[in-house]
Amino acid sequence: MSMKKDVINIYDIAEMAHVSIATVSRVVNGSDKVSEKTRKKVMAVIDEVGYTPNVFAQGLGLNTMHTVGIIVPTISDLYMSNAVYYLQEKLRSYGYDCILSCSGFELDGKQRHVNMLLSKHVDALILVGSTYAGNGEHVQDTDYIREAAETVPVFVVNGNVQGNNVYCTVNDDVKAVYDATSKLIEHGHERIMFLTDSQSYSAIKKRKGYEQALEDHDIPLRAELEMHVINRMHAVRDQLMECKIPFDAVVATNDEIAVGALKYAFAKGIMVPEEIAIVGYNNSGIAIACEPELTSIDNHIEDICYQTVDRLIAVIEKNETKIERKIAIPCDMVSRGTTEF
Amino acid sequence: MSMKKDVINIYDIAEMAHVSIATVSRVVNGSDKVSEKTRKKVMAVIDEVGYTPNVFAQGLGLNTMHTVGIIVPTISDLYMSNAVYYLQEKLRSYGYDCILSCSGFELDGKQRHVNMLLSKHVDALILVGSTYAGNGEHVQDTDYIREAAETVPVFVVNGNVQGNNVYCTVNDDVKAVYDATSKLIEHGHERIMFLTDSQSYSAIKKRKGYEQALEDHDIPLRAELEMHVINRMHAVRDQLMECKIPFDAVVATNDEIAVGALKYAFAKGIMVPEEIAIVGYNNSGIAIACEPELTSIDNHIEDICYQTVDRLIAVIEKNETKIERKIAIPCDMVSRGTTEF
DNA sequence: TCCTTGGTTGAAAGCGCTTACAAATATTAT
DNA sequence: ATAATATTTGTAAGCGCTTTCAACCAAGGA
Repeated sequence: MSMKKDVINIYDIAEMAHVSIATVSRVVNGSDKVSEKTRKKVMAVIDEVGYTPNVFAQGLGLNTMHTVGIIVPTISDLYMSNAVYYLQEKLRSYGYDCILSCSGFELDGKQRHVNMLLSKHVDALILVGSTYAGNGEHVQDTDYIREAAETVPVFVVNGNVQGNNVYCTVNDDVKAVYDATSKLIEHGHERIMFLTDSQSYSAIKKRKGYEQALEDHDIPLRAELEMHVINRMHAVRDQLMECKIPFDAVVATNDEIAVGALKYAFAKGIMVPEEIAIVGYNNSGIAIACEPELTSIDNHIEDICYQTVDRLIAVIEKNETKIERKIAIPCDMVSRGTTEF
Repeated sequence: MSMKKDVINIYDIAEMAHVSIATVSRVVNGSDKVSEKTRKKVMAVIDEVGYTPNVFAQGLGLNTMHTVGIIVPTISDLYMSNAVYYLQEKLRSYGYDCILSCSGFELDGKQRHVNMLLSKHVDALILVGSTYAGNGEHVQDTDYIREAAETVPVFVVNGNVQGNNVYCTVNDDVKAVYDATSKLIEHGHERIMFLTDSQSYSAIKKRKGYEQALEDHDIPLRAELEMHVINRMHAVRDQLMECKIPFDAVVATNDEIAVGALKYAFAKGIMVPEEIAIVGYNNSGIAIACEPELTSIDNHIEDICYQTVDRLIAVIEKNETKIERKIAIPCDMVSRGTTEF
């Protein structure tokens, strides 16, 4: 027996304040066509009895609930959990709540979750992460995103989807990896290994930065130095153990992988950074758990999230029309013990 | 211009199927008083046009939206993000969605978020984490929780709140730390340091386990060996550097702190586990990022979350009345390189 | 054949709120 | 003072759904 409190509604307030429900509604919604006197009178009653409008009834009329849906593939990942944190914090500052949805990496999961959120009448959708499948294959089909965007604006964080009413916020990963790789080269490293766990949008950009840096420094690109790994530290370590090709530096697409490389070095008795330099990505918590601590590229999730939300509000509240479809946020490198610079 | 699709409603379906809206409603809600023939007819139309009931309208009548509110102090913490992940996964399997809310550690934040979620008409509330303030002080006032519980059942994960309609799921932290400490003692450690970052409900239980183990092994409890630290690795390391008292083992209330101790040992050139053994708590991702890898107590968040949700469903759907107010889940230790056992 | 019974279906009354429109009141111009 | 206008307030019609209650219909018993 869930003893629900008898909840007071707009009629009660209207009666107690000796006005009509329309007036109460106007006061609650801050309409300007209410005299100061009645506004005060009504507010007094509202404050006294502690009235909150019923969101369902509001939603029925307005078809909005000041709620945005956030879809992440998983939240057990520092990048994602941080993103969710910053997104929801910023959204709340604008008076919006968020419904969280962990969809997994598969396409049909994402589609299902998008539909579910749409059926909840969210005011907008935020998709965090790549639009690619977890198995490394590029998902051609982002149609479901464009379809959702017909109902509600869609914001993609760290992914690239083209479409009307779809807005993307990404990192300048190409430049970040380009700079990191260049710096390694300038410090004498020649056999730089690129470790990646996926073919996601951002992984592809990172690879492009790596490739470009080598090219610009006249270092031939070697297929053997590019390795696809499983995104778990021990798996990376073991995979590197099998690897016969010598290398003197590692650029990884995330910190887990980088720590895996560090573990490999430790297991083989290789000195870091003297014999092998390592650069991670994301500058997550584990970057400072290991020893030596990890040099890592900070992608400023906070900025990305804040800017995403700012644009979201601009679109759904101010109905602004000339919002850029895609913006890029710069990254920067945080130097620690796994590099000499 | 957010071009909303013209959404089809129950009247459309009724018209297309040549029945009344009442019948459509019955079909949608799986009422048993519909003849098989009409059910098929209606379902055919629904499938064809892809109709989903408007949640607001449903909510208005039923006053529920199959949604539960989850409040965590922060999500940028492995424990919390994992908890949220498991909770929402399990909830979804029962057809419930969740609204996430990061309240911060302060009391008034929590109160505000509770009220906000209640105003959204969630069917239940899940509070993750302690009912204590972040500054280490025990918050006497859990009244707001009991008050919320008058409206909706409240489930506390890893915290202890007494009250009608309040259900708690906790770890057996006392036993976990008791066992770990005992094991250290049995392996010859005598000066065991207890590192904690808060006075939270679970921290207090952990301390009790530590104390009890010492007592049962006739080792005097020394105040100097109990240290309150800031929950960041480097801060812990630095704080230990200041510490003059010799010790040969560390029991930490979470893995960050334990890694801080490891960093201290590394900085001082102390061998781990030979000279100092270290036991962490939570068995989080960073436990395997460091070297040697961290022995840590696994608190089975997954189990806790699943059981919480199971009980939640039992309460709100099956209206079961004899649900235990509080259950405890055992922990177990995962041995790695920072201990000799 | 007529009446009862049980199973199906439909009509209509909310649920609590927003808002267009009309009514009432206050303000200003004539 | 009266008319015209501006401002404030109230009336009532939805929004899309659930659900009670009454109406309907087929089948079986009297």
